[in-house]
Amino acid sequence: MEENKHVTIYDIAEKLNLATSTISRALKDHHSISDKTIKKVKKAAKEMGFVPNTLAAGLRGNKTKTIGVLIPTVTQPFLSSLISGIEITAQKSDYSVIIMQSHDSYAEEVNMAKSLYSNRVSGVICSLAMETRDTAHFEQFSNNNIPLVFVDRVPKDYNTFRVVIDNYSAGYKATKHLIEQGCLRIAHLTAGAEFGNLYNERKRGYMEALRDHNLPIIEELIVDLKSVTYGDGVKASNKLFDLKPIPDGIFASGDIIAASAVQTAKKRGIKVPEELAVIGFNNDPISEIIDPNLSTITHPAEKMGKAAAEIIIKNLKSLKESEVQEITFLNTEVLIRESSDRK
Amino acid sequence: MEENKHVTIYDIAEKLNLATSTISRALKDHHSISDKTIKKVKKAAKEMGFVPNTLAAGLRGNKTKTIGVLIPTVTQPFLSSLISGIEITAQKSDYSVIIMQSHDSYAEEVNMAKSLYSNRVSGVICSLAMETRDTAHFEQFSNNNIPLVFVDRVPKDYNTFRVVIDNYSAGYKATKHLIEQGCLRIAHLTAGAEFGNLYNERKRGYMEALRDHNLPIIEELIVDLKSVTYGDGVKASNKLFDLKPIPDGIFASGDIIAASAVQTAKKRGIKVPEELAVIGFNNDPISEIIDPNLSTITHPAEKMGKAAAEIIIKNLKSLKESEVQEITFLNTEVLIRESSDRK
DNA sequence: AAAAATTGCACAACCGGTTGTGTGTTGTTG
DNA sequence: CAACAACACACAACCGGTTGTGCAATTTTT
Repeated sequence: MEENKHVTIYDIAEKLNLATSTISRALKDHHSISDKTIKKVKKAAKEMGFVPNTLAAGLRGNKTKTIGVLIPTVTQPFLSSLISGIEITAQKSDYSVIIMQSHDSYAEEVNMAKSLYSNRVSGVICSLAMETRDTAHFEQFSNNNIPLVFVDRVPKDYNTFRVVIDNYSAGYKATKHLIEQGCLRIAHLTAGAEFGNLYNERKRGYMEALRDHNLPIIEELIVDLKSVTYGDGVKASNKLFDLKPIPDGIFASGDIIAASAVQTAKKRGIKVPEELAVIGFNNDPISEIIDPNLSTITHPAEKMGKAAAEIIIKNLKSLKESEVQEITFLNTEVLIRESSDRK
Repeated sequence: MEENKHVTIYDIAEKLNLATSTISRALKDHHSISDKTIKKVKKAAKEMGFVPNTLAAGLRGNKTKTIGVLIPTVTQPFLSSLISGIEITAQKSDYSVIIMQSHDSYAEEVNMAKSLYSNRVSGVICSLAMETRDTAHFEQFSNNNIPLVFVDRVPKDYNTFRVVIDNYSAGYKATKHLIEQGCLRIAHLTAGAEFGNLYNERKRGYMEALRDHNLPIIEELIVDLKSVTYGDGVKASNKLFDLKPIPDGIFASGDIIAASAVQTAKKRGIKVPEELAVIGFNNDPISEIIDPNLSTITHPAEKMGKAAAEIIIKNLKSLKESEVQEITFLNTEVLIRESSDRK
């Protein structure tokens, strides 16, 4: 097994008796190079197995055609769909995507932000870690004119691009739907809502909907989970079902939690949706699989990814310095399935 | 908003009246630099907000401390757990991970392999796209001494590192378990098993187990899905349940498919596990959520990721040219839950 | 105290594309 | 046919760390 050296434009230049600058320009169809030379160069490049060295180009131009994605984890359906959207759009413009997971840890997020900066990504798309309270580690991007887009879990007080849904109105819609199904004692399962984030907004929508329909807000019906896991969902659900009377509706801030509520209810002989109507959030794959199917709020993950990537690419092309930082709102819808449908 | 230039070692050198080489060495605790200078340099670097430019280092050294991961998708639980494992191990040795998705397309896989090579990744971990039949696009790595590890979906005839489970014996174990539960008419749901891949191996294990227990292999009980999706699973399941008599056991080559079988059976009034015992594969999160819980074969995704990353890192450190290419086998276990447990 | 070894740092080439500038050749215009 | 524009390509600096080599200063050895 011979150890081939990487083929460079120098090799091509030598073979064709041309300057490296000519090779470089020919490969990108520069107008100052004749068609004949362009063809000759491209042919030789292909034959010799030339693959451009991204590092060299990036170093010189201080840009890498790479979008850095910094998210809590790739395992959540919402986030992997987000990635999908980012990738689809990135690929169209010939950008690479580098993905890093913070695992919801602030310390890791700080590290990976540094790593992305160190890798001179052209832009950054981020959904904040659960733990994150301050955003100083993102200033290195803003300060160096690297476009930064926050998605879904966005900071409140940071002046940059954001792509979000209206969590308040989504929470309102979900709760209103349960009220329309005749629920009077509606519980809310949430996670980390004490911090000013998207869960907090959904909870606000929930409470406002209750108020608008003259229903009381009952503290013991609002359970704030430690983590968005099935196990914690089961615990919280059991807590609710130990109450007397039990709630007749649950709005869960995630489908995994909603699924745990449905399954726990079934185990305890509580009929869904007759005795208990349940609606989740996100439209995760599981919502279509469990029995009964889960009503939910659609969360346009892929669209959000596309939108975020478009913002990055657009702002790289035309770097209008003082452009107004914008917030992009995407739509959500109530998806009524079996778990909340009382006809 | 002032446009800070990136801080470089030249800036530090100028400020401290030292050579750039001294800065570079001081930052990595080179023995030829005095402790006093090292401290001084590190302090200045921190104050000035120095972040090394990975591209420059990579260009010079022709190595990037980056592991490229090329997989069909990040949305499958098995694959996102694989990524998790890779990341955990990579991070310990200060490697970055760049993830690319082939979406099971051969053309995309070829492109992304090129892109990884172009980015001069230090090593590559790959699980092949469904469509892929030849592996010529991976030779650029082998030829340039870039360690390459295939995981799970590995090529048969390519001499490089592999991390796999024994799919044959896993299929055998799963089927044997159903036989031990008293099943006599065991169906098998698989996907793309006509190609010499892991599904094929599982199927082989299934057939061998039947043979060993003197059960007939019935062609109509083996259904080969087009894709590993819930929808296709429902279709295949209905096909099985239209038979007379219906099967009394199903070994599905994936939990999504097994879940579809369970749910479809319930809808048609078939009792699981009494009339129909079901066992899946992978131990996906869904297997613990659906009712009844799904028996399954554990698939040590995270361990496989860790093992793959370790192989890369080990081989980067000590590049013994002619080392024997190895296959790493990891263990699987039959996980008996409700869907196949007839006591 | 002279010779040898060690320490601490500077110099400069290097990695491989990119791009502003310069030069010679061909084509166009009055 | 002179004057000028357009064309096709070459030259060389540049991006920012890395590393082999060289040299002076200091310490150790004999």
